[in-house]
Amino acid sequence: MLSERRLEVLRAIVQDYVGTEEPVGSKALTERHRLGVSPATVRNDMAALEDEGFIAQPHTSAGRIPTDKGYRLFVDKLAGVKPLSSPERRAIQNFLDGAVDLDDVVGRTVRLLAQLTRQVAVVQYPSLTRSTVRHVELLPLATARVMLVLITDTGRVEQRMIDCPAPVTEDSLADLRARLNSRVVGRRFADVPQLVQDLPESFEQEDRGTVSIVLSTLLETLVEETEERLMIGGTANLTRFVHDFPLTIRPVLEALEEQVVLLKLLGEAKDSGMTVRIGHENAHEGLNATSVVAVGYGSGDEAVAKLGVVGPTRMDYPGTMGAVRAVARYVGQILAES
Amino acid sequence: MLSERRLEVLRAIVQDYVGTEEPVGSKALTERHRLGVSPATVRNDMAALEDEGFIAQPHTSAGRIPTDKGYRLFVDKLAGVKPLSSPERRAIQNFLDGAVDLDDVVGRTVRLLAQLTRQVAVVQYPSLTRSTVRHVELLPLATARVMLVLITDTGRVEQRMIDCPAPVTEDSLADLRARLNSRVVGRRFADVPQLVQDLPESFEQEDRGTVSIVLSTLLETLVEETEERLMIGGTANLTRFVHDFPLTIRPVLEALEEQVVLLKLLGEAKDSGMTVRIGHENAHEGLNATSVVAVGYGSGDEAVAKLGVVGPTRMDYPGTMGAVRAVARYVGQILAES
DNA sequence: CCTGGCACTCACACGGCACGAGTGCCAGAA
DNA sequence: TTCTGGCACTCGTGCCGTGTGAGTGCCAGG
Repeated sequence: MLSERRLEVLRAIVQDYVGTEEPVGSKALTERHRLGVSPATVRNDMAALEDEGFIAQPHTSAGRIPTDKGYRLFVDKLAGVKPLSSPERRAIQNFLDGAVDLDDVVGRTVRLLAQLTRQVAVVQYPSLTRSTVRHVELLPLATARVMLVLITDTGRVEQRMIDCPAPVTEDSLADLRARLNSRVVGRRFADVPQLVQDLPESFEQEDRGTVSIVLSTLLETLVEETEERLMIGGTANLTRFVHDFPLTIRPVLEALEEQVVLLKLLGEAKDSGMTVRIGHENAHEGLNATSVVAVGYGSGDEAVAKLGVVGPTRMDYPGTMGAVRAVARYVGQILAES
Repeated sequence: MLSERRLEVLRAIVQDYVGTEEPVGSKALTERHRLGVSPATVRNDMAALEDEGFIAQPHTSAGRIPTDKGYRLFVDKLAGVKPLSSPERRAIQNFLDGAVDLDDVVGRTVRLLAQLTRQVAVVQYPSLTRSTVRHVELLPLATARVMLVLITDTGRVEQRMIDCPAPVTEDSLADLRARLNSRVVGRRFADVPQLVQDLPESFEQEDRGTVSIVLSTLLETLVEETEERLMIGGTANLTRFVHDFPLTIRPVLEALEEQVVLLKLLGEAKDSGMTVRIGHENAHEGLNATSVVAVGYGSGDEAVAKLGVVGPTRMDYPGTMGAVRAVARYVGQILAES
């Protein structure tokens, strides 16, 4: 087990390295922190920390830098979550309050998070797996062409074109619309298939073709919409580290463009509480030099989606975690209000 | 006026520089191109081209690189548009044919363009300024709450919540919907305000409040939707030039995140035909080291939006222009079909 | 268990140097 | 008039040797 002082040394190393971006040596440590011991003692502690794998030297005769394992210990045991200042909190609230619709909320959130953390922000759209149907609309566009519009309780709207096998009358469409809505409005997506299963049978023979194609399109849309979307921002912040890892930046940009990768990344985060994945803890290779701080958010107590930031492993964890948590909270409030 | 051969020399310089990414000297030129003259002669030509400002030396005793002015001449007079190979054309068609809705079309287009040109792709959503109303739907959500859904002929759907001053019945709403649609369906956005101006008067006193708030929301939506949206992709391709201008990459990323900047950028492009803006021809400072190749696209002969790529001034103009033109054409076809 | 001292390592910055690609100019040939 | 070969010159780049300093590990003594 590591002694109290050694943990203190590790904390000091992490803090200094995050600040200066340079390997930190024993002398500098004793000067910048009141450790109460001499550089020689610190050296011994550092040697021990290195044996345990918490810190490493880039090369002999250089200072130490924390390893992924070191950051892990720092995050778990040594660092708290740094709360935002109240001007910052006010700024968040003001900025988010101006949003007019869901797209705008997500867009503003992503910009806000990128600006606060000076890193790349990722915000998942509120998930539809747990959401419910608010309304289904059927619009006749031509004699045998119908548009299906699905409106969810999270304010999202999706539309699909449908080519019907036979001409449909305005009346029969209104009939279908009414019956369909009476069954599915207020229900969860997952329950819809069951609820509409026997619907075609109650229609005249001639309309059944249309009814079933409408239903299958609806179910398809529900499934597709369960697949999540997300928005990212602040990629320009990556250039802050271009001198560090000019070559590492490419796989990160590539990973960020792959929605699938990002969704998996957020999906790996715990459903409740904040998740920090450091360096190689990330499954995706391109992100082995980055850390991901993610947290769920939602209008109620249930998380409907996740948001977070992606940055270099050498990041200000307490500050980043504070910003992520605060933003998640405010977004939840905004969603609850609308 | 520049002689034929000097133009040929400029063309050779541009081609070699684009290929090798290194300043090109007189000797290398005569070796790689059949100019039929000696290096000394080429040197004289180069001196003349430099006097005219078409090429420059990064420093004494180095080869020449084209200036913005040189690229401009190259694009205007020396370079054609390189048509794509037929496998490439097939690949484009196959890839775009799989799209399910407008978002998907734009998303696929952006990925396609980024991949073909290996640069950053920008695609504007089909504009609504010239588009027409396909349908307006009004859905009662609660006694005094209505959702307005606007469907355009480009397949776009927008929705707005409306809180009515008084409870509305299903019947009066259906009435409003019918009368509204009979006036605006098939009409251009710009004409809508006039067409609905006198609509409130024809309703009962008690419904007028609702009617006018619905109308004003509709008009508001039309205006908002006239403001364009866009999608970008392929930012990872920027890292291909990181050794060239590691510092220049940041303002580019920043500019790319500013939708406003990009929209202005595309807006500056001519409405018909392809536009190439080279280096300092771009108004935005951050893009002074990049060129923009943009072209309008649309379902008919009229351009409804623009798309293009952003890359370093040293780019393969004929190839890029070919790809941009081809993609625009196919997207136009896809839009016309749906 | 802590501390001061000491020898050792090694990245990095600096200066000198040779190399070579590339240029401009000029006199003579076509 | 235009092209060509020759020649001197420039200057960025890579290489090498050297000195410096930050940082380390180890050890003997408090």
